Order: sequence, then C-alpha cells, then structure tokens
Amino acid sequence: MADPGAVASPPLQSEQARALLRALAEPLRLQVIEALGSGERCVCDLTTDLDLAQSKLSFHLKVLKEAGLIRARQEGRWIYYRLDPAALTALQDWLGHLAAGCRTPAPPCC
Amino acid sequence: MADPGAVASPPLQSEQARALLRALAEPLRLQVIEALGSGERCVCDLTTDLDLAQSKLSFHLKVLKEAGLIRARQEGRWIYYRLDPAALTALQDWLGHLAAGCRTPAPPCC
DNA sequence: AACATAGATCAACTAATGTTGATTCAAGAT
DNA sequence: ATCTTGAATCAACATTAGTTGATCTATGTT
Repeated sequence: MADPGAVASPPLQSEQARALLRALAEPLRLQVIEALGSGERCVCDLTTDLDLAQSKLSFHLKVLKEAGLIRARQEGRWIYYRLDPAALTALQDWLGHLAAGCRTPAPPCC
Repeated sequence: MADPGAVASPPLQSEQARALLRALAEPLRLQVIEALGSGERCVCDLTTDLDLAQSKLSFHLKVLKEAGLIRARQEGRWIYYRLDPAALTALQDWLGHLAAGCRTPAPPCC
C-alpha cells in the first residue's frame, strides 16, 4: 500500500506520522532502531546481538520496513537493514510544527 | 512522581523516548495532540470538537499527561490542557541523534 | 541434484490496550 | 445543605498487537 520510495519533503500528514510513531513505540523495535542508529546491520547480527527468536525479529523488521523507517538490501543470502534518515527527519519536522503553535492561550471555555 | 518543573536538556533515554512515542502513536491521542498543536483547550471543547465519549477522552488525556506530553491547568470547574513543547523538542533531539550515525556501512556479516 | 542455511510467512495462542456505561469526586450555584 | 455539572475512575468487555513453533522460499554448497 505505502510507497517506500516516496520521501516526504512536504510536511508529514498525521497518518504518516502515526505510522512512524507506532512502529517506533514498541520496545523490541526500538532496540532494533537504536542498534541501526550506529549503522547498517545484517539480520543475523541483530538476531544474536539482541538475542531474539528469528521469526520475532523478522516480524518486527517487517513492521519497521512497512512504516518506512528502515530499508533492506540483499547481498548473497544475507540481508542488511539500515535506518532511513529521511523518515526520521520527516518526523522531526512534524514535531517541530506541532510545537510551533502550542502556546496560544485557550479560548474562553463553554 | 515526575517533576513537572524539570526540562530534559540532556539527551532523552530510550525508555523516555518510548513513553512519548507510545503515547503519540494512538489515533485518538494524536487527534488530541494535533488539536492542542494550535493552542491550549478546555476538556469540554475537546470533547465536542473531536466528538468523543467523556470517559474515553479522559482516559487518553491521562495517558498523554503521564507521558509528559501535555499539562493540565484547572480554572474553576474547568480543566485546560496544553502541549508541553519541551517534550516535543526532546523527542526531536532524540530522533536527530539516531539519524546522525546511521550511515555507517555494515560490518562483514556472520 | 540433494543439502544446508538465512530469512519470511502463517496459524494458533497470549498478552496488552482501548471502549463502554456506571459511579465517584470536586467545584460552583441555588 | 442540596443540586448540578465537568471531569476522573472503575470493572467488564472487545479489539488489537505481539509471540511461538512450524513451514516455506531462496541462495549458496557439496
């Protein structure tokens, strides 16, 4: 459904932002993301480093990939995953946008 | 428990980041957050604007507040909520940190 | 061609989260 | 003091999301 090739330079829509947030919000996936934060890794390294069942890791990698946070690259029979920095900066921008107008005082209530 | 006066200028820990992400990742809560993005609002306005059952909104406001994303202010019998910009910028920084080192190539696999 | 291994996928199960309606609490108003 | 209303809380329920182990696919190896 989602197009992994598209990079959102226009402000992220809520739905896209939510997909990223949701994917990041799960403990195991966050571990994966932080592991990838220091560079590209192959699945087997991630499996051993994070001590995860293979199908479990695979499940979470899929979620992260579908959200557009990570990209896969195959080499021989190994698959390497890396963060997509564009997704991260898009989220950053979305957050900045939110923070921009939030100091407006409340209108008189009810 | 939490100190509402403290602002996290040191880099966010994963656990804290995750709490923020988790709170943001729910559709209704995201609507609330976006509503508050344009300024402070009272609960009754939020209830009618987002067309939500009262207990439902209350539940989600609690989650957001516990995550540190929003703050409450009571005035008479009304309660006003607003975003906490510090939480948003802390998350931004955390994301930036991640993006910084993610281009390192993978080490030789297995 | 048969075998071995990396990784994805699937179905049954379990655990975590959100929803609902009723109830409670607190702040005014009468 | 009683009544009313905004908002929080609670317990039962519904839904969604993650886990597990088995199976399948693809890439190399022998």
